Amino acid sequence: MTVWDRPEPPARPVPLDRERIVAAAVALADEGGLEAVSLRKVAARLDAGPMRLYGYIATKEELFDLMLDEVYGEILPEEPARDWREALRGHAHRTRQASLRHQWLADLLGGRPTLGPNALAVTEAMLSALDGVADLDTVMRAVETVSAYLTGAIRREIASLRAEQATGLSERDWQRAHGPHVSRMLATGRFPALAKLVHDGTELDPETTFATGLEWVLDAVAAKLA
Amino acid sequence: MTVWDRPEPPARPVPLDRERIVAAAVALADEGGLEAVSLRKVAARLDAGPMRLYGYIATKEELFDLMLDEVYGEILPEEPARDWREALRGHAHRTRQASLRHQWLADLLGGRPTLGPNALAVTEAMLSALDGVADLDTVMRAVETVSAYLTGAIRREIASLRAEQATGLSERDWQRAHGPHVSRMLATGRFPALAKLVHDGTELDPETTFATGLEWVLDAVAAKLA
DNA sequence: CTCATATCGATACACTGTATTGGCGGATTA
DNA sequence: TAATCCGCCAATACAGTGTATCGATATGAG
Repeated sequence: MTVWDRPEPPARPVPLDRERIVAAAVALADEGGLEAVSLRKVAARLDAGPMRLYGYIATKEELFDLMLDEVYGEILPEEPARDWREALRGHAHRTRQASLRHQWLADLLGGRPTLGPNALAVTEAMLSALDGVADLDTVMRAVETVSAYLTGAIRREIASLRAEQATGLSERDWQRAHGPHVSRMLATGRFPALAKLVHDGTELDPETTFATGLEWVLDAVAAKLA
Repeated sequence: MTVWDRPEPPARPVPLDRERIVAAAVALADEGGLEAVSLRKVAARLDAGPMRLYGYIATKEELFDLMLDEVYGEILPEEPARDWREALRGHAHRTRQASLRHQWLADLLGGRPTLGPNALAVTEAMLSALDGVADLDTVMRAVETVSAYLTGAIRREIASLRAEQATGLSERDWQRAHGPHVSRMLATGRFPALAKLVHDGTELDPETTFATGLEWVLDAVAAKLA
């Protein structure tokens, strides 16, 4: 046995904490999606055994909660908004941007009540921007309605973005698998309105689609706040 | 060896087809959520080995797609709507009802582009109700905006419903685990608007919350279609 | 009746989240 | 200082997952 194949010493790893664990998990998810996050892989990134993590985390779901709240930190407004509308609009666009950076966010958004400190701070920012504009119930409805639109729109956008990426990697697989299926369906004549839309509809840019829908919803909110 | 412990003959199972497989999977998911759906358990319900399913299904994800489209069958309108507004409203409420019956639907809705026959038919119904009301782009935006609200609102409602159910089973676990955490957060004074809402806000009935937000969005759509 | 073929399902594999337990280090006490 | 004990950490273990592989079996042809 020479020095070369002598095993390295256990490499006494840096002491762990939640932040480092969450950061590793986020990095993993950014690279390979949520399903690439396994406790074993997270631990491996930190030169630790899998069970080590259970000193800081009770369950994998809790790790997901922490990841989500971590990203809510990126969504916090840097400065207070001028008015309620800009607050809601800003929140929406920041959330969308974060979801484009961390596509796995679409899988988590709205999936469970989020009570982390950053999520609370984000909600607080919206609520305070609406404070006094209307009664409490209306304010709450406004926030919830906008959030619902947000969540849904982002989810759909990420979903089709993924479909594109997947088919980009193996385009003709998709063409052969689903393309003809859908085309055949449309050709049956059972879906005339849909066929017309696919045939004549213009491809819409996702960002303006999102923004347009958002403004519609904001208009609706404005009408109710008045 | 007596007749009693003689193993039963292989029980030659009924021949499989996609419908039976999907039905078994849906039943499983209704009982225990999406995570209770494993190919082994689905196969067991049909007196088959796990690999038997691969003759009818390429992958587990495909099974989920089929389950989703199966439920879209419950969402199809029974008769054509009188006008576009009723079409969209009806679609929304039917989707919500289906999600209450099959809570796992919340995990799938909007998660991937849905191209099954029932989903296409549902979309067709909405589009045809809007046909001629405005130009194609606007119609598409209307459908997408309402769908986005739908998806998000249902997701949130099911999420909090699950939280309630989970805490119902072990109430003081939740009280001890998260209750004080949130209370402490609010007590820090860093979230005044949030605290006021929690303190003074009235508990809103989910159904009317959903309906109210929906009407807001429909109002917005109406304003743009005009 | 024999043989070829093709289909089906049992076995196998790599991987998951987590419970259990054995061993090791450091702190505490005689 | 020496010995003991306690607490923590991680290796092993387990039950389960989705799916690839491949051998047996059943079917059809000659």
